[in-house]
Amino acid sequence: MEEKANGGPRRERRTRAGREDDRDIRRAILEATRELLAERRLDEIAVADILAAADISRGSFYFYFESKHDVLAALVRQAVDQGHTAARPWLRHGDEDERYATVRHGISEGARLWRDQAPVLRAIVENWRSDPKLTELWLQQMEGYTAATTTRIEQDGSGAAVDPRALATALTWLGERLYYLAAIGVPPFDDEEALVDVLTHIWMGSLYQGASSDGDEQGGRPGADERGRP
Amino acid sequence: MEEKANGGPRRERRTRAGREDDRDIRRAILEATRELLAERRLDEIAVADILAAADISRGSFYFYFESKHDVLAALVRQAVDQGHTAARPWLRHGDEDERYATVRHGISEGARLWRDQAPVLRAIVENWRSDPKLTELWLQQMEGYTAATTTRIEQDGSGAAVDPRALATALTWLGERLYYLAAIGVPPFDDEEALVDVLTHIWMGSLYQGASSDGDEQGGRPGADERGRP
DNA sequence: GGCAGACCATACGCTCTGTCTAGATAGTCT
DNA sequence: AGACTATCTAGACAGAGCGTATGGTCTGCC
Repeated sequence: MEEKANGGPRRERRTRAGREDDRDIRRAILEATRELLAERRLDEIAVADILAAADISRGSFYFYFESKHDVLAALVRQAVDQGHTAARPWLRHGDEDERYATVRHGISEGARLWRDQAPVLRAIVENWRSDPKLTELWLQQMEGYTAATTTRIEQDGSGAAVDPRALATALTWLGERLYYLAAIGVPPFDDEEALVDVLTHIWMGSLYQGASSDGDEQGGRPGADERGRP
Repeated sequence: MEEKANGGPRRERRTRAGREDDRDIRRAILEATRELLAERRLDEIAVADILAAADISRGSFYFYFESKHDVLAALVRQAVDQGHTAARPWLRHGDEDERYATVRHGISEGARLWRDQAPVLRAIVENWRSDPKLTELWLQQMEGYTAATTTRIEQDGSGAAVDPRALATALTWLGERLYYLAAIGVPPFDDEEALVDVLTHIWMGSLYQGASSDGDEQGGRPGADERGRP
């Protein structure tokens, strides 16, 4: 409906003037999908809905994207790029307080990214298993965080009792899950501070022996190789 | 299968004799679906596939179940019942070694349940968000574990630095995620021992400050044999 | 014999997907 | 100007899948 049925084809809707806005339609699709994702789940959105929201034709849609999932993939790439993923300085050498602050900061950054990009991230978490490309995309994304965390764990020799890589993978996916639960409003993580508190606590507890807040933990334990792990 | 196209209606396929096997068809549906889930994802299974596998008609299917998701709900209930969920003695008072052993045991039990019921649990994890009833079912299931864990945390006053309930929720969902990753073969959790090691480490580290990593690798621990990694 | 219940086969209407055709429009080339 | 090309539109289409409905058939029981 809308200004659509005014008789003639609504031509000037999009100025086909310059070359630079050549991807106009592509962007309209992405934007419309993003907006729809803020209201419904991906499986509740039909391609026809996107068509209507972006005010384009079916042909155009399939010219730019292979499928609904393909659109989601593009949105996810946008989202994580924008959140300049590398913004994970993570752990750093330093005294106990500094490590705590650094870990907590990284976790808060994650929360911020999820707050800003909730609809898209929610969608990828719910759908990455239903499409090979999405599966690869999301696993790769998680792998990025895992690799960064692994490096850090190995560098300051924390959490030496278990395989650093396994620990890093676990912490990464823990984040994925809790941020997601927060995004869909499952208590107690609907409160962002509670979320950050717990995540930080678990990170600190599994990386260094001391828990989060009480300051009784000793510094550095650089040994870290008690089992002669490869 | 296959004895289907022998011409006449295959009557005696199921003895309609007694009253007790009245639910024969219902069970055939559940069993067929379970088998199909061992091979494909739920979204790749059409109702027609279940019909063929169970060798029943469309009408019968919808007599016993409302939908594919309804079947999954029944399967999930079966699965967790069978795994006598309550089998989570979890943490118990005791010295460091005993606590470690108890936690590890509970986690191993979880791994066993997931090993036995992998197809069904994989399916519910992948689909609980796409249906209100499944959402409630799974959240309730997680709530069960969370409640048990919360009680235990409060009882022995561990992990006092954060809200016990939030911590318990986080640990529960961490398990859900890691068991799931194991079930779909994501490394390093395709190795069950690595999975149990890390989960135990994180539980210990966040419940008690002395985590499982403090240098004293005394006997209580099975050593984890340091299998390297792929 | 006749009734009721369980089940079967099949068809139906609907929604959604992805492809395809034909036509309109705008900028470009000669 | 007129032809050309790329882009986009509208809409038809086939195919899959879902959930419902209809009519027939078998079995056991009164």
